[in-house]
Amino acid sequence: MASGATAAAVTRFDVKRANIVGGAKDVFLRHGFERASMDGIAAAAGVSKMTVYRYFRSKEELFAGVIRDLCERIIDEDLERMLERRPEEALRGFARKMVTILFARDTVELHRIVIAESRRFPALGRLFYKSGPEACIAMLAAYLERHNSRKTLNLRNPRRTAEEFLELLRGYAHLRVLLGLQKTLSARELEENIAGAVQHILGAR
Amino acid sequence: MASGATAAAVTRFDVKRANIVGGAKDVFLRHGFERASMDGIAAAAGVSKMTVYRYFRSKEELFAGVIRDLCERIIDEDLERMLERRPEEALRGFARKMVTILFARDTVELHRIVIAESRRFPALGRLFYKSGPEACIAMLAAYLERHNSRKTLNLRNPRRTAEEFLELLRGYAHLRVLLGLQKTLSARELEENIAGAVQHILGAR
DNA sequence: ATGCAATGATACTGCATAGTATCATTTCCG
DNA sequence: CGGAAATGATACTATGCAGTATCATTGCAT
Repeated sequence: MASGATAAAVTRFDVKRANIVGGAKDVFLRHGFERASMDGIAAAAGVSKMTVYRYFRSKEELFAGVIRDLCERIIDEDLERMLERRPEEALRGFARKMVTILFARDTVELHRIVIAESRRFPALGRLFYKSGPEACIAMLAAYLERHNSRKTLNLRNPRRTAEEFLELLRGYAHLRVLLGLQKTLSARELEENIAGAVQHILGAR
Repeated sequence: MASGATAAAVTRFDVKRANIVGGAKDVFLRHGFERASMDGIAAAAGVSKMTVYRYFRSKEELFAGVIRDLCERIIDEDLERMLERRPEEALRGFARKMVTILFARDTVELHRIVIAESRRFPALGRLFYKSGPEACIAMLAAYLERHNSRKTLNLRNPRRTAEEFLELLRGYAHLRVLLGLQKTLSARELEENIAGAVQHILGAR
């Protein structure tokens, strides 16, 4: 009674389910969707294969669960709090956190896999975009619109500006990482990407 | 003697090879790397499977051939010629052609597949980046540097600006297409992407 | 024509894996 | 402690595909 009692009554079901998703996450991110075997996932989760299928109807549905879980963990309130400051500082902080997220190993791998599979499973592509990129864009766009109302900023199309900002944060370095030409962002690239994106919004030159 | 005599003596070998690459291209782009079968490719090329293996040691090597072929066809002199004008016009023309290329069906599919496989086959990722994106960046960077020398432009880091320009041309729409949320770029997005990228370089507001 | 090199047809060898079925075993609740 | 529900272990079905081997056939050059 003292050990497992958090807010919403964590049942055994929830725990097992989380274990399975956790194991699946590791295996999917390491091997990709196709090459991840359900046997391997069961082993990684410390669970029998039958149990996996009792919790998830199919491999695809299991992967959808992994996507949801990863996106939830990544885009947290911490990120939102970054925007509770004055424009320049807020944008810099938000940018720095976003770049870190974008270039994290798991994030990159998730991008890679979802892009690969979204052709056969369009639902996965939509789910990922909605829970990941779209959530970030919306967060930033809301911030920009807020400042537009207060006349702190004056942007024609805040939503589009938000996209451009995030786009500049990724930069070609993100493609290079996706393609395996580099493993992560160099410190220099990181600063350049942040500076470039912030300048793009604040209009400096 | 009258039929097949072009410049560099096109041998039967070259023709057959081109056929195979052509068939492979269709099948790879339609099914992805893993799900494309060598039997299917042989059939699409109108050739026996053994012949495919006589021309290419493995599936991977065949796919590398397809990448090379596609990139060569896509990045042509036509694109280079776009840049032989005055800055604004040149950039607009270049941008329009680039966007068209970036969002073409084959290009998108190639991105998808190479991103997917570059984890297992890093050489493919490097080959693609070098023959595709890198070639475009280099072309544009050279142009910007030329104008920097002539004082027609004054950019701190032309190479980086070239990347940013191309990055803005892609925009999040490219990710949405890769993820299957939309099939192509709307006319409005197309114009916005071009305008945004050109403004980013020319510094207008 | 003739002989050699390239090609076709086809079957075969491994291998790997999604999903199911079956039955023994554990776990937890009252 | 007893019994139902969840889980484990394991074998099985069905499928698909890369790459190889073999031999018949074609096409081209001399």
